[in-house]
Amino acid sequence: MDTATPRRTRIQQEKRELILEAALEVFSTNGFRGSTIDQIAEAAGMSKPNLLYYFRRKEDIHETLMQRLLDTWLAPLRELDDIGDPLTELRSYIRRKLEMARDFPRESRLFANEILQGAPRIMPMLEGELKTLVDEKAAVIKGWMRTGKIARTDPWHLIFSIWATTQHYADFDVQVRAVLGPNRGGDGRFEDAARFLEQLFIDGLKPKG
Amino acid sequence: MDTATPRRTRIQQEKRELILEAALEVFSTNGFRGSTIDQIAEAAGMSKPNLLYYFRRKEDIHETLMQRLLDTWLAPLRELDDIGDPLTELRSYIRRKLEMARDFPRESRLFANEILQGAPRIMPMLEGELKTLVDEKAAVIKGWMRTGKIARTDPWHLIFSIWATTQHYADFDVQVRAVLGPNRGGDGRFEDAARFLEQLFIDGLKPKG
DNA sequence: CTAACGTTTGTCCAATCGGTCAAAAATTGC
DNA sequence: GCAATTTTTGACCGATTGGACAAACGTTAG
Repeated sequence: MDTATPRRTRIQQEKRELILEAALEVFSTNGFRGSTIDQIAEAAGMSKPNLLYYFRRKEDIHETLMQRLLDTWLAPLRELDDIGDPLTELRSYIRRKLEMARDFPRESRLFANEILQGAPRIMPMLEGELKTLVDEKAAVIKGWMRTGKIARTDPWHLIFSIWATTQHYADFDVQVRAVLGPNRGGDGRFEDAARFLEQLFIDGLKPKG
Repeated sequence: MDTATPRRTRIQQEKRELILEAALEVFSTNGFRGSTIDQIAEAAGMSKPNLLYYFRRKEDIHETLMQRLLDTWLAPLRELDDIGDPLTELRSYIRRKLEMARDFPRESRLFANEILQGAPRIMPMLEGELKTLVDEKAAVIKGWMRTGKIARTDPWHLIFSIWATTQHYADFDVQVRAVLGPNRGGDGRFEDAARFLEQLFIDGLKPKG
């Protein structure tokens, strides 16, 4: 197998990074079909043919971006571990996911765009790698419930709701800011969200009586 | 003002409905820029010039669709009322929103697409009508908290989290189904979600000690 | 200096896009 | 039945798109 990418010169490394950064910006705000190679080239400060010298096709850029995204995107869930205290573990997971929504909103939107369109390019990964990971972590959570450490619920839907609530602050950012208005929609909105989500999930998941 | 639309013949009424239905299908799965007039025309079973006889520009279709969407989309929140029992009111709201995600997933995706792209066409409505409505309902919820009927939290973020969790089952449907697998990802997934969300929000919002 | 290699760009192309237009076809009013 | 009106369509247009290509430019090793 030659899945190892033979990247040659240092210039190529740098230029490819530059293109990927520009493409992330453009793709995440316009979607795949809504973005043009010219836009990406301009954002990267180079001509279109020059860009196509580093990535032969528009799809190649998107594919590279998506592969790279998925690794970092699932990292927080991978870290969810059986070792620590359940409520602490869940709290850290929620906080990490919310930090990602705050620090990497473009990645979140890129992912959301792909899923919205029916996930044509990453469907196998959803049914494979992602499902396996979620099933595994759902089992961990189920274990916590069995020992009475947290209240009983559906672990899968619990994970969905954590995804939904945290990513909402990246994907629906304009709506959140518009509704909160100039005062509460400022930089503090993520801390407010963190406080709220902690109360919702952690208090809500404490074992009953 | 002539905001009243002077629709003439019955044929025009029907054909416009046909086009809007087709456009909803196409727009919601491909986004605005990702959709072509030809696609919509074919889905509506007519030729492109014929479609353009009823809607002069592609944007007109999208605009009409969006206006119509916003009315029905906010209806559940408008129904949230000060009269009934707070927890019952919230439970109904969550259930209605989840039913909309189940019964009108295309509308949800159309809206999500618009917001993801930065809400270029409905920004005024977000800052105006929507913000006003949410502020109003947040005040209602705050009243419930003041009288100790439900636990104290941030009403705005509570509303966001209800939106996020319910719409997730429409917007991220492919991911939900992929992760749940063939067994649990079937028709029953909305009932499972309803049970989970009720527990999360209602139990979590019961007044403490 | 020069040959070899990596990089950049101007030019071009075929396909697709949103939209026009005039003329044909269907419908309607009388 | 006939004229007026509405509806439908084939042909077409300019703009934009993703991408190809060869020539030019830059860099480096000998």
